[in-house]
Amino acid sequence: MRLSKGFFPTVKEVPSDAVIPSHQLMIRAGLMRQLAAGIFSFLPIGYSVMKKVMNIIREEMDAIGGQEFHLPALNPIELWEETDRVKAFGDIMFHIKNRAMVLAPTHEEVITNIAKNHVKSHNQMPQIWYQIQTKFRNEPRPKSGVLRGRQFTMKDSYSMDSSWEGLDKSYDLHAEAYKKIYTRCGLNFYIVGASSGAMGGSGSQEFMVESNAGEDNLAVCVESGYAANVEIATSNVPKAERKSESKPLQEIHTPNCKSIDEVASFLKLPTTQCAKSLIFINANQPILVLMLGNDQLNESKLQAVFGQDIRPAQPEELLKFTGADAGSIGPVGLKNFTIVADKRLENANGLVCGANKNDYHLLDLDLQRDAQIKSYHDFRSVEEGELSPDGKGKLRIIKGIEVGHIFKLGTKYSVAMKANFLDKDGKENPIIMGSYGIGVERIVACHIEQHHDEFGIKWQKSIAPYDVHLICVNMNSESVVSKAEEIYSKLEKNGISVLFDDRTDASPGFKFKDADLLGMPLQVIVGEKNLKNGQIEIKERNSGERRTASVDAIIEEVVKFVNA
RNA sequence: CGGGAAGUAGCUCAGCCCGGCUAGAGCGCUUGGUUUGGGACCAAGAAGUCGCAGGUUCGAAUCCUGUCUUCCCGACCA
Repeated sequence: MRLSKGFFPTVKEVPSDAVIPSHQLMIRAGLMRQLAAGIFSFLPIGYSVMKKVMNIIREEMDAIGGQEFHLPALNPIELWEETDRVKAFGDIMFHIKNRAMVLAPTHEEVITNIAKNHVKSHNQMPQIWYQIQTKFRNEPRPKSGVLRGRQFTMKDSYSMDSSWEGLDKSYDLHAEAYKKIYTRCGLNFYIVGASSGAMGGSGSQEFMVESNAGEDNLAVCVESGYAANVEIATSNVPKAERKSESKPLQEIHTPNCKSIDEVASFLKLPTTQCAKSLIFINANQPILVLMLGNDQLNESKLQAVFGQDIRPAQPEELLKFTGADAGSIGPVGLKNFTIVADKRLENANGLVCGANKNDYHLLDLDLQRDAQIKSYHDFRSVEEGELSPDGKGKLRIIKGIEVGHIFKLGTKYSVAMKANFLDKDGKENPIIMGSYGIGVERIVACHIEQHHDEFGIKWQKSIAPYDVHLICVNMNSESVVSKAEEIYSKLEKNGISVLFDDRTDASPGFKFKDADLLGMPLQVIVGEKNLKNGQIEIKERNSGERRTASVDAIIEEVVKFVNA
C-alpha cells in the first residue's frame, strides 16, 4: 500500500480526551476514531490489526475442534426472560424501543436455544461452538479507549458435554488454546483464578495482562507461580491463637476508641487480639461479620457466601439493630443476627470486641463460649507482601486488564431453558456447558500497552498491519525513487506486505516520525546518503537497531527478517 | 448514580475572572515558490451559528439559569 494513496490519518498531538498510552496511540496512529462514549470506528490500519488477531483466534479455536457460527446480535427479549437475565443484566443490556428486542451482551441464551433443538443425544457431544461478533453493553462508564466500551468485538465460545469430565476436558482445551492465542499475539499474561460472579458455575479463570491501565487487582507470586484475582486470592497468614484458658468476659470503658488501632493502643494490646465487627444487610436480615484486627473484608468473598444483594448497613440501622454506633459493635448478646467470622478467628479466645454500647468494649471474648458463630469463611483481602498460599514466596499486588475469561457453566442455562439430552441409559439430563470469552479490541490495546515507546507503537510481527514500512527519503531524486519502487514491487512479489511512504509532500523527518508512530516491525529506508554507496538502511522498530545492507542483498535480508 | 473538570476552526489551545467595535495562535488544509536523512521555509488564502436553549443587558464567547455531550475519580462491571 502506498501512503500517498491510502487513508492513514496520523496525528502529531496527543488527543485531549485520551489518558492511557494505547488509547492515545490508537488515535494518533490512525487505527480508530471515537464516535461516542465507548463507541469507536475502526479505520483501515486498525481493522487490519483486528483481522490479524481474529485470524489467530480462529486458527486456535479450529485447532481444538471449534466450529464457527455467526449469531444475531438482535435478540427477542423473551429468550432472555427464560433465564431471568433481563433482570440480572438490568441497565447493562440495551433494549430496543419499538420492538420487544434487546441487543445481546453475550450469547449463552442463543446457543442454548440451538442446542436445545438439535443436541438430543450424548452421541452428539462434545461440541465446541464459537463466533467472533459484536457485543453490546450499556456500560455506565466507558473508559480508557477501547478497554471498556459499549460496543466491542468478542470471540465467545460454548462447550456442550454429556459429563462433568467432558466439561473439564473442553475447559482445559480452551485454556490451552487461549495460552497459544495470547502468546501468538505477543502478550505477557497471567492466568488467574477468578470469581464466577453472577455468571454462575463451578469455576473460572481469567487471562490477565499486567498494566497500570488495568481495572482488576491481582495477587501474584513469581516464586510459587500463584496468581489470583484479589476477589478470591488467599494468602498464608497465621490464625489467631487459642489460649489454653479463657478468662471471664469483662466490660471496659474505652472512651473515643472507634478504630481497631485506637482500641488496641488504648488497651496496650496487639491489633491481632481484636475482633472487628461489620454489619451487613441481606434480605432485610442483619448479618454480623467478624474480622481479625485490621484485616480488610473482601466484599466479593462475602457475596460468594451470601449472594449479590448483600449490602453494608446504614449508620441508623447499626443503632437500631445493635444499640451502638460503628466502633462499639460486637457479637455478644445480639438477637436475630446471623454471625459469621473470618477463618483467621476460628475458635479464638482472649479477644477484644465492641460491647454494643457506645464507648465500651469487651475483654476476653471466647468465640466458642460467648458468640453464636454460624460459620467461618475466608473473608479477608490479601495484602502486598504476604506469603503466597503455599508459603513459597511473597505476594505482589498488580493491576491487570482482563483479556479473556473461561467459565465452567455447568447446567445453569440448560436447566433454565430445558436443553436436555438422552444419556446411554435413555435418561434425560441437562447439557453440561462451558462458556469462554476473548475481547478482541482489548488484545489490540494491551499489545500497544506492552509494546510502545515515546515515539509510537512497536507492533510485534504476528499482528503488525504491514510487515515492512518502506521509506523513500528523497522523492526528488530519480535514482532513489526508482530504487525504492523496485524494492517495493520485489518485496510484494515475495509475499511481504509493505507500507510504502512515497509521499512527495512530506519531509524526511516527517516520514521517519510517521514510521515510528505507525510502528511496523521493520523500516527499510532508501535515501541518497546510503544509496550512493550501494547501501540501503534497515531499522528494527522493536530494538531500534539500525544496519545497512547492500542493494543486491536487501530483499533477501528483509525476507529473512520477516520469516524469522 | 455520587464527586471533579472541560466544550471556541479538522487537531491542540488562548481569550471568559473584569461584557464592547471585525473572535485569536500554533499545527493541519488550499495555491504558488524554495527545501529534502528525524515532525522544513516564504507568501497568499479557505475555514468557527464560541455545544444547545432561554434569560440579564444598548451590547454576551465572556454574567445568570437550564440542558446536552465528553473526560477523570468513585460506585457498578454476566
